[in-house]
Amino acid sequence: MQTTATRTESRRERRPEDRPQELVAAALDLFVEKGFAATRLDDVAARAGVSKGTLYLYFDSKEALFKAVIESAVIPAVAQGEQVVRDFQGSSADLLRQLVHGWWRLFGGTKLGGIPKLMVSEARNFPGVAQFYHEQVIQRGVRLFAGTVQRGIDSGEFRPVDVECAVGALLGPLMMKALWRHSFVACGCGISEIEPEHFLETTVDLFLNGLRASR
Amino acid sequence: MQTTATRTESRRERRPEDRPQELVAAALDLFVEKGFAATRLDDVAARAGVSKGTLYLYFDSKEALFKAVIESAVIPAVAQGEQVVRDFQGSSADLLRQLVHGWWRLFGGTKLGGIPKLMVSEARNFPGVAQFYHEQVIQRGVRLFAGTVQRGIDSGEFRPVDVECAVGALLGPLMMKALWRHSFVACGCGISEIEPEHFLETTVDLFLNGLRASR
Amino acid sequence: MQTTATRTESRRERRPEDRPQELVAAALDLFVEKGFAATRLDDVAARAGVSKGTLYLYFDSKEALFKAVIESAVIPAVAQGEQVVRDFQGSSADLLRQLVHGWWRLFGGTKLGGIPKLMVSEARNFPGVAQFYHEQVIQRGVRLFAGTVQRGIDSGEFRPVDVECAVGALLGPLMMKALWRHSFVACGCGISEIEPEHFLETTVDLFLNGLRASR
Amino acid sequence: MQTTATRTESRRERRPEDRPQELVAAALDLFVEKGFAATRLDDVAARAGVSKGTLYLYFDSKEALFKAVIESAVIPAVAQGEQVVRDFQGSSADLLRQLVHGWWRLFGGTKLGGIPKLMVSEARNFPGVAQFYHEQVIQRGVRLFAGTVQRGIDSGEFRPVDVECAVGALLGPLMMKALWRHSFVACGCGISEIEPEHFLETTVDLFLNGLRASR
DNA sequence: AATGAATGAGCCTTCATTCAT
DNA sequence: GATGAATGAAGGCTCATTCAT
Repeated sequence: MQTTATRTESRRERRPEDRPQELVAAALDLFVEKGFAATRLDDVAARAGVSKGTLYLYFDSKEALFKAVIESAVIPAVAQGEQVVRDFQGSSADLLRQLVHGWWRLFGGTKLGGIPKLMVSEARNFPGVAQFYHEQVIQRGVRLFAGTVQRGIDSGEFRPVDVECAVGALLGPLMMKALWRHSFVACGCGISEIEPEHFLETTVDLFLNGLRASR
Repeated sequence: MQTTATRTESRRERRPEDRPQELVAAALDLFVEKGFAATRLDDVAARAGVSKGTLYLYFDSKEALFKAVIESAVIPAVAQGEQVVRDFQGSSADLLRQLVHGWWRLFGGTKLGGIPKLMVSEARNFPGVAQFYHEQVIQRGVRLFAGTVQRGIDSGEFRPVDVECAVGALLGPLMMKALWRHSFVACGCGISEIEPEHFLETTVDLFLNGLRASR
Repeated sequence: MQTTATRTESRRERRPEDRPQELVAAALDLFVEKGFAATRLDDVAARAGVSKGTLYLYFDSKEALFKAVIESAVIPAVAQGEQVVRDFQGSSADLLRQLVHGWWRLFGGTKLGGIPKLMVSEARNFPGVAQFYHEQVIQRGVRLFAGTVQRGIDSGEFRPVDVECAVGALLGPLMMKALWRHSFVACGCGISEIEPEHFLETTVDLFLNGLRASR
Repeated sequence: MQTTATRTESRRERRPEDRPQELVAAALDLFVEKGFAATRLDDVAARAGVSKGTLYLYFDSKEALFKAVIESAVIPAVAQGEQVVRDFQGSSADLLRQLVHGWWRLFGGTKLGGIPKLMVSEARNFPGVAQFYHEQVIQRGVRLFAGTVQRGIDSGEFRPVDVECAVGALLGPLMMKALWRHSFVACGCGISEIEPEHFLETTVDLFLNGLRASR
């Protein structure tokens, strides 16, 4: 309906072949907004512009839909990050900057940015999905940043620190920024939200400054 | 704490008038574990050792119980932090360290540490409670840290930075640590969790190093 | 509390010996207002100024209270009517008038006037009580009027009619008047209710005129 | 009536789109029998041959079902009465007779005759519905009879009386007859019920005799 | 006698899931 | 493939009833 505007004048009413994606997109919105349990499949179907029964043509159950939401949204993003790292030539500091801003541009700042909130909220209810997400997204993401930090240490660009902790210290603010947008900001609190790019920039600066080989 | 051991040591007799607190404690556990919508009041009652109807002697509705959980758990913690700041004499860096570790000891590391996860998950479903939490906890907490950073800048101990961003960069990792414990860690992922005190120590170090007046 | 004002200066706080009557009075009010099923015993107890538990000192169950309400309120009224008939000396028309107005003064126009509505509403749920009421109130009441009509026919004062039907034709309006007051009038409809005494007077007139030996 | 025998004679196939009417009919039966509060929606659904959830496809709540019961059953009846009056040519007495017997045939003597009992019982619990019923049924019904009586007075057929009171005196017995059938008669009391047509005939006779311009 | 906290069965209502069309 | 009516299990909440004090 309000989707991709490829309607031309032909009466191809709606391409049925990307029904699943439309459903997943609708489900993502609602799961992020209300949580898994409080989201009704009627609403998901309505938002995707289909009937409730249609949903079951593509997904076996509400839980299967949940898995699809998490899995579909997330795999390309990490891969892209890994590509960036592979291709990058330059200082580790610049790579970190690029990763942070890229993350925001491609993930945190888009509607996919709701996924971390969703996973944090539902991890304990869906350990299997959490396992998947942890392995395919979190660990791979952490490895990206950890590798970069380690590279900087090895090259003498950064002073030696506990890499895992350092990555936590950098990713924490990023994640919270995404979580915040989909919780307090979205509900009308935190009106005076800090502008994201500015916040990320300052955070990375602070982080890099903290890492700089002292003296 | 101060009421449990009374009435001889036998605990067969019905514990009397702190029912509300027991119910709130049980509800906190389950809300954090499953989320608001997925928590059954039967389970809350069972965990508190009472029947379902008893719950309604003390709380008008599931939502009222939710509010009580948030409100009751949180007010003393912030006040205590403010007390620490008022009484503190020493460097801003030391005060920040003390705030961070105090936060973990009194809040993040206890079962109260589940509240941030709960609030992030449910903020959009309970804007009123989110409002309350934002004003009474987040803003006051941020003010605590912001005041301390500002103090350090004014005294020349820290270099000038955007204070709000800096506070976000410090609190982000703390919050994520708490969130993580009650999501991925609690569901069996992230087994190799970083030891909290070590993580906090490293994070603060990094942060303070980043703030240090350069040169 | 707001009851009979015999408190003198002695600290006889409330005479407990007429607790049952207070409870029955409170129950009558609420049963008439809301019906049996929709009346809560908490409300009955509260209106009587006692706790809910106290109610069970006097009545075994909600149903027992219902029976007590019906039985207690009704026995004296019929007896009084029978007394009037026994003592009366005069025309049958005058006796009918007197019965009608007496009924209104002692029953229909008082709070007892709610009982017919209550019995009509609940007869099918409480066949035993309905049986009792039918025998002890309705049949005896009908007999009172029927005897009087018959007496008038026998004496030539009235023309011969089907006595049972005639009694129905006279009592119908009376009962409806009572029912109405406790249904539509009580809920704000039927604001322009006809003044009762006037209505009864006109009804009896019409009835007696209808009975008058034609010619 | 006109829809049951369709779809061949097999009734195994699910009857389709007059579900609402079937539900309303079932609800009328049970509301009249037990009262609103004591009627379980499970029973309503079972009597209509559907599951509990189905009920909520057609009615938002138990209260909405109640409103539908009252409103649906009642509108045609009054209209029909008004039609009779408009078309009638003859004496006012005959018109009254016709109205009374028509009322019984089309309303009081059918299952719709339970509605007055239901409304009397529940008026105070549903003031909005009572308002509606009062305006759309009672007032219009009263107007029908009042107009007829007035017509008789104007033409000299009846003696002058307070018209409103007279109407009350005539409708009272009719209403009570209907109420009675659905309360005491239905519960096994009042076994020796007077035959309705005979009772109505006698009542109208008495009434008309009472109205007759004396001498 | 009186209380009121506690209980648990029961009812209204919701919603994931199914299935005939 | 698509629909939407139908289902029934489950959960929030109420309230008659009990019982320790």
